[in-house]
Amino acid sequence: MTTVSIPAGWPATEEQARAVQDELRERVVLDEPGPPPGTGRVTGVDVAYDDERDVVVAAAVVLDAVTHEVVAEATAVGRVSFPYVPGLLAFREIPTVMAALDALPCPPGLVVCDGYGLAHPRRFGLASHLGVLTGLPTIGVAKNPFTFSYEEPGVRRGSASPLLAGTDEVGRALRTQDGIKPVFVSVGHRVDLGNACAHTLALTPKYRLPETTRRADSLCRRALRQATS
DNA sequence: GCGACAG
DNA sequence: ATCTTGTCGC
Repeated sequence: MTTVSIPAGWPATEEQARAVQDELRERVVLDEPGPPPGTGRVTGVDVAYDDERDVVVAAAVVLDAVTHEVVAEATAVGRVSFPYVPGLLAFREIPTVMAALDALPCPPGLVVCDGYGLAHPRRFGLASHLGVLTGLPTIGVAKNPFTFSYEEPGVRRGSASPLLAGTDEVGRALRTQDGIKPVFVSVGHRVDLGNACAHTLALTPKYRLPETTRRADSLCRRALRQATS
């Protein structure tokens, strides 16, 4: 497992972090469809924390988009680089997540993040930020609607409804299993919303959350226990 | 001013 | 995110 330190010039205050978001937001690419769903490779990234020891562990797991078999995986350990502030999550997770992605032996393909992309107070969530810094196509799949509103989608898997910031559709509430709480999909970088939802459905044949997220989540928890004990 | 608020 | 075992249900 590789170790990372907090990057030089990393924001130290909320004001600095918001300024970085406002600047990097200009570089997000929203007019590409992205890789075709159900083909190539998809990578899940996630992090686990030990706030007592100020440690964060990130995992990146590459899956075959068709079989969902694990093609490669990597982990990285770092220091917590920012407190948790709603809207500034990326500053807490990105350095370690990027180190895990760098440690992969193969290209990640589409990256699926735990959280938001466009669905963000300044339209620049974790998935957008990671996409801009890596150049990779990214999407965000979150478990909660954050501050946004939506109407309950149909009860069947595949049903969706707009995730709204006022009248702007910033993402979609997507039902990935019959009768189960939807997930909240938004675009990150170089993928359109229709494809982001199609990828999410392709990754949820059995469970509410994408296989990518599930695999990355269990790996980073395992790695945290190992790094901590 | 107060409360809500991805992980 | 994290604290946390068994248990109810398909």
